[in-house]
Amino acid sequence: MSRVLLVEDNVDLAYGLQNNLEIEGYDVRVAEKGETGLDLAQAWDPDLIILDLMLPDLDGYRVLQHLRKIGCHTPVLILTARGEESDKVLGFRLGADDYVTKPFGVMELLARVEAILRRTRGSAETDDDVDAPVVFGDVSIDTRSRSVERNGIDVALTPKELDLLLALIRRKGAVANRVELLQEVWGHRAAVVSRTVDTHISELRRKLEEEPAHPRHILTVHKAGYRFQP
Amino acid sequence: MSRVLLVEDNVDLAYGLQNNLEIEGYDVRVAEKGETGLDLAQAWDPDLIILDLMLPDLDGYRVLQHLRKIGCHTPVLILTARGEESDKVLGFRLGADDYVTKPFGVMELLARVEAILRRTRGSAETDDDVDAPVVFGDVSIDTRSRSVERNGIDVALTPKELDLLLALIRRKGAVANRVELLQEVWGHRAAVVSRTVDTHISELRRKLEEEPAHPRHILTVHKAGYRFQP
DNA sequence: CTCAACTCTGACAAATCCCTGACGAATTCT
DNA sequence: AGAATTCGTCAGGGATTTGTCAGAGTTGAG
Repeated sequence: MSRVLLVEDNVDLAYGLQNNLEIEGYDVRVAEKGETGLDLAQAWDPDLIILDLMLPDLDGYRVLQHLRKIGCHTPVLILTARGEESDKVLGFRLGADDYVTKPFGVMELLARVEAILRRTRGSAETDDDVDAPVVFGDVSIDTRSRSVERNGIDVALTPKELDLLLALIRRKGAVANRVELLQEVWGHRAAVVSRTVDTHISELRRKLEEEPAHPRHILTVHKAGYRFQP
Repeated sequence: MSRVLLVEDNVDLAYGLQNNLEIEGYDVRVAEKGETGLDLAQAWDPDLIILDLMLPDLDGYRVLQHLRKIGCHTPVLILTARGEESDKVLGFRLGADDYVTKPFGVMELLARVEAILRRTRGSAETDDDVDAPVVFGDVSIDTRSRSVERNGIDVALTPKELDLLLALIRRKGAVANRVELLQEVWGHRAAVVSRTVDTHISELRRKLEEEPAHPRHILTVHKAGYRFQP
């Protein structure tokens, strides 16, 4: 089980991410300050560090810089509100492995975390289940390349559509209500007001279901949400 | 056993919820004021806080805000009469984990409580019994997917029908009178006037009983209510 | 800059569900 | 048995929820 150190001062965000990472089977610890992050990075020896740039004490860059200076080469995924190119360049130059700007969807972050860890571990581990192509009906999904085929023919899903589909699949038949989906895919912390989720569901059905009006896999559960059926 | 702190000044409502939560196997304590709620949140360290927004002393938001400020990250489910969008957004922004507007059915609340706790604990706990499909006669119910089968064939229950059925099943043989059921499933706090409950019972029998006119599982107890028999 | 792809939103239509009130059947009471 | 209460069932208007669409706003590539 991979260890993930999350250095993030916004406790709500940290809490949510920790949950989601743990659901994915990671061992997670949270540091709310740069200092404790540095300590844990050395003491706990995580496989990946998710690092917020905005920290109360140390700037995230400082943390990263210091880590590298003391010879710690744990992969780092930077998390930030800024999205400017210069920031990214600086981050990568300091040895960050990936760079995610807020607001982001949890699914995206999870995918990136997985990608980094896979890259890092090389082929040391059995990734059978993680990367096994998801198959249902006449559809197969390659999560590695984020490509989807139907009857062997490529189907072009937009990023949000794929994320939504994967979020549904991740639940394996359980009902996912709209708020949960918004949180997971969109990273929102808001109640549902618009037809955003529905619209994307509709699009998924149009692209993947034989009879979009009578879906066999992407099902509506009235008053509750949506449900995926393999 | 999970601990649930209920911060609610309406004693009738609080009492009813406490009962229902305890039936579900939670350890429940009630605070009737925001102050005592705050105290208990720290002293008792519950796994979940159900927080009414309307409190005699402190506004519920204040309570939540204060909790977060002092570093308490216990998940919070907000309970309120208001249903405006801005309220919801504010609640989520302050770090609420879910938001239920009155009037609500107890069943819904219980489901949400369970969802939050499962999410929180990650997969650390054995959820075997919680999600075990309920089976009686030739009917089986999968609460996760909210789907019902009879002799292996899908039966389409409407949301209210399923909720009502689950409410009956939850009582395991005890009689449930119409007022209780109305409260639990519908969230009404009114005496019975119409045939609402009866209609849904009738429909359940039609869909699930072999001989709807001579039910074996969904039984009438004359002058008292209904009773479920496995 | 222009264009195309992607997202989101709000409006409307469609589907689904729910409640009500009426009436007859069943049960209980006297 | 007859009266009074309670229960079962039905149908359709009305309420709620979901599906779909067109268009505006954004983003990123060329």
